[in-house]
Amino acid sequence: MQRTKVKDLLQGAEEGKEVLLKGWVRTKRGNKYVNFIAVNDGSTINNLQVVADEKFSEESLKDITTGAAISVVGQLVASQGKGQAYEVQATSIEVVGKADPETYPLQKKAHSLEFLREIAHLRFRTNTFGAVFRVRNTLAFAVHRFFNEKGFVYMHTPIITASDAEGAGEMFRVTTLDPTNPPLTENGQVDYAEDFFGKATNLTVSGQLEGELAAMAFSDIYTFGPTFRAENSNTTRHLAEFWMIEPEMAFYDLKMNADLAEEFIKYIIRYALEHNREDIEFLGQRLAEEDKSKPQQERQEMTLLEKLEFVVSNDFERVTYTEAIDILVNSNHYKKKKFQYDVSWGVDLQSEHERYLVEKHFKKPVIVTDYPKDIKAFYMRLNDDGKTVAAMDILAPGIGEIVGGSQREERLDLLVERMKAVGIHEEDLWWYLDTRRFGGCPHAGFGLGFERMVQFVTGMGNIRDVIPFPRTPQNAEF
RNA sequence: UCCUCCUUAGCUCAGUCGGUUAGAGCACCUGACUGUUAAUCAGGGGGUCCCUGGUUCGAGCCCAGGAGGGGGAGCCA
Repeated sequence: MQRTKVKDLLQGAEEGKEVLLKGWVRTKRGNKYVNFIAVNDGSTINNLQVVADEKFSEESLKDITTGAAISVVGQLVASQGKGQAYEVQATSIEVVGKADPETYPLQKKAHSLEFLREIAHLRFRTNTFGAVFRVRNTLAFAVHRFFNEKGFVYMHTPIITASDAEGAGEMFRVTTLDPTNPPLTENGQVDYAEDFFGKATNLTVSGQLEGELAAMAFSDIYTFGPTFRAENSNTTRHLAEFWMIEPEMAFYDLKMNADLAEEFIKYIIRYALEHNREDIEFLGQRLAEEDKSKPQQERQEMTLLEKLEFVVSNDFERVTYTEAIDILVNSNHYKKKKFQYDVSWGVDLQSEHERYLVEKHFKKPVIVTDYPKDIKAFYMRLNDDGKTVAAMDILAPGIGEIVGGSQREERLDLLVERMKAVGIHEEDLWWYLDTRRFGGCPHAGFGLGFERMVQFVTGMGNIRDVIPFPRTPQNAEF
C-alpha cells in the first residue's frame, strides 16, 4: 500500500478510501474509549488527526507519545469534530520508533528559541522550525527558478581558493599540514609550498571574482553556494558559514543591476507567499504573540503577511549615498542628537543610520547607490565625479543590508591604479585582470545573503534560527 | 573584539532585608471522564539553585574569578 503525505490527505482527495499514513506524533489526547493522535510528517504545518476508538486497548496505545514515529492504516473520513475537515479512522497503528516521554526534550507546548537552538537536531519537529525550513526550501527553489527563467547560467565557483585579495573579511585556512609540526622555511615561517596545493589556501569569502570570469562568456550567470567568514562576529545577522547568491551580468550598468535585484527579491518573496502561505501565516501569528509582550513603541505596525505583501507590491526607494546623508543630517532625529554616531559625507552609514532611513524615514526597502570610493571595495567602478563608485546596497526593514553590489571597474588602467592604492598585487589577480585585457565590457553584479532573506520572509529575529546548524564563533555543534 | 543582561525542577519562570524543610505553571507518572483541539479534573514523583573560591553564626541571595547563553556595537551578506 502506497503511503500518502499529510498534505495530500488534508486536501481530501482520498476521502472514503483506506490510506497509509506515516509520521511523528505531536500530541495524543482522549480517554478510555477514544483517542486523538495529531500526526505530522513535515509536508505541511498542519497535523492530521488520527482517531483510535475503543477497539484499541490502552496497552496498544501507550507507546504513542509525543515524538514517536508511527505508521497508521485507516479510512480517510470527514471529521466529526471541529478544527479539521478530515481525519483518519484508524484500523491499525504501528509504533515504528518510540520516544520515551521522560527524556524526549520536546513537549507539546511552546519552547524558547534559545532552548531549541541547543537541540537543533530535534527542532525541525516543531511548528516554528518546520515552517522556517519549508520557507527556506521554497526560497532556494525560487532563486533557481528566477534565474533559470531569465536564461542565467548557474555557475559553481570554487569553495577552496588561493586568492585572499577580495578583502571581504578574515578567512578560514585550509591545510593538510601537521599543526603541531609544520614544515618551516629558512626564516621560520610555515612553508606552504609543502602544503596540499603548494600554496596557502582558504575557504572562499565570495565567488564574485570567478563569477565575473564566467559572465565574460555566458553574459549572465549566478552562483548560489556556501561562503565562509572567520570574523569574530556575534550578532543576530552574522554566521561564519552562510549561503550567498551572486549574479553577475555582462553589459549591465548600475541601474540595470538595481532593477534586477529588486525584481529578484520581489519574485522570490511572491513565490514563497504563493507556496508557503500557511507557514508564513503561522510565523506571523508567532510574531504577533511575541509582540504582545513588548512595549507599544517596539511593536510592528504591519503583520508579517502585510509586510511581505507591501514589499512585493511597492517600488523600493532609491537614493544616492549623498542624498541619504542629507536626509539624515536634516532629520529631527539628528537635530535632537539622538544618533550615537555622527553623520557626515565620507563616513560609512552605521546600523542606526540605516535603520532610521529604512524603518523611520522611508518605511520600505531602500537602495542606496554611489558611495564614496574610500569606503568600498577596489573592484567597484569609479564614477565620473572621481570620488564616488557605482555601488549599491539594499537595506531591508529589520535586517539591514541584505544586498551589496556594484557595477565593476572594467577599465584596466583605473582598476590597476585602485588595486595599487589598496595594496593588492597585480600578479595575484593576473587572471582577473585578463578579463579587462581581452574583450572586457561593462558589467555588474551583487551578492544577496540568503539567510538574511530567509529572516526577512519568516520574520525570525536571529540568523541562527534560519539555517539548520549554525556556525558561529565558539560553536560548531551538530 | 567591546558594552550590557541572564543562568533556580524536563521546559518557562517566581524566590521579600542574608535566616527554619526552595516554590508556581506546564511537562511526566497514577486515577477519573464516550469526540478531543497545547483536552479537562484529582493526586503523586522530581532540585549539583551554572562552576570554583571567599565573606558570614548562617549564602539561591553578598564579593572575586571562570564557563555557558541572550541582546546591542563593530566587521559584513
